[in-house]
Amino acid sequence: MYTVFAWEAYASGFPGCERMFGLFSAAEALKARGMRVTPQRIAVYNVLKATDDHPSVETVYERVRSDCPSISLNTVYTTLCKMAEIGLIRPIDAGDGLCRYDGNPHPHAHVVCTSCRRVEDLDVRIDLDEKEAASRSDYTIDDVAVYFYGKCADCRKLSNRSIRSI
Amino acid sequence: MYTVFAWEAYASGFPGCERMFGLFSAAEALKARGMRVTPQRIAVYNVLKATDDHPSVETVYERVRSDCPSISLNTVYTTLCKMAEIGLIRPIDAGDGLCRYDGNPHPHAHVVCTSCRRVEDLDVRIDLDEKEAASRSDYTIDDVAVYFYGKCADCRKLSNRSIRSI
DNA sequence: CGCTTGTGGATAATCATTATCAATAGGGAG
DNA sequence: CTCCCTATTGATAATGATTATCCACAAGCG
Repeated sequence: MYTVFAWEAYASGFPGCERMFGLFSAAEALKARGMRVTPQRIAVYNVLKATDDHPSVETVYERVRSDCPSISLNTVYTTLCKMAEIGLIRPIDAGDGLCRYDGNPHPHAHVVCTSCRRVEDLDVRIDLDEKEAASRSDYTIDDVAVYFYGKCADCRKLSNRSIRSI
Repeated sequence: MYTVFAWEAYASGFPGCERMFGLFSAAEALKARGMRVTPQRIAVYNVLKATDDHPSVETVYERVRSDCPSISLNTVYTTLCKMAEIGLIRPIDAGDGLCRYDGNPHPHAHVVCTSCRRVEDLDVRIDLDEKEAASRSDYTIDDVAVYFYGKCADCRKLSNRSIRSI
């Protein structure tokens, strides 16, 4: 049973619990999978860990270049892809055709603004029974994603303003 | 409150209830939005309605050419995009970089095979409180999507076979 | 029937992502 | 500590899904 609720608050209230949730350090997780620990990978990982927005590959690339100016976009792509494969980070789809990532790999809901495509974590209780899902579908369930779609406060203000200005 | 459960079974057991669920005929929905009703649009819509898989744009294109041989891929793209905009159909992301669509626009869960990327409807109860989501996020919530990820029975068989054959 | 305007289709352009491949560097063996 | 093997990096090119352009056409109105 996945309970998608208050995870970030819970984790931040219990420093040191990362291991409980499978959040090993990046270096540790890479080594455990036989992958090399390189400065590029650490830098990419740090970019994701340092923010709670959900940057696209291109955005990660721009940010990581301050730490690692010679890194290539290709390396950012492959690094993010591999880290997502081993569960260190989580791929996010905001419906804008870009590949985004979340530094928090634990299942949790997201809310996507359908105007500006910003993505935020959503602290809402949702009970998802993966056993029921598996029994009804003949799939083995490994993961779940929940997306809410709507308008953020900023975009609501903008649309109100444009209506008024007519 | 969205309750994502047994919707297809419910709807199929009550023929004629489409209007209850906002499922007007394609022609009706297009007209209501001031969009023209063309043979191409009807043909594209019928392709989606005739299947319970979740075809990509390219797949819709291949199938619709039996009804409408001269249709262009561009028209399929724009038609699907506009129909999704007005809520006639639902865009689906299977994580393979393709744009897929579901002829059933009502919120319901999906399960995605991470090997072959097939997508199936999932008949599982999930209670999602969009009011709670809105109150916690300062977003107005219009829609929700739930994806389970795992392996389908066919891909499990294939991976077992390949392990045995080593 | 004729007019207006949204739409379709052919083509080209865009752009995110992936492939290629030689040079480089991680990290275990000795 | 050094060497060596091999995964990784980065420059470049290629791929391929999606989007833009633009003219001809036809839907829908009177």
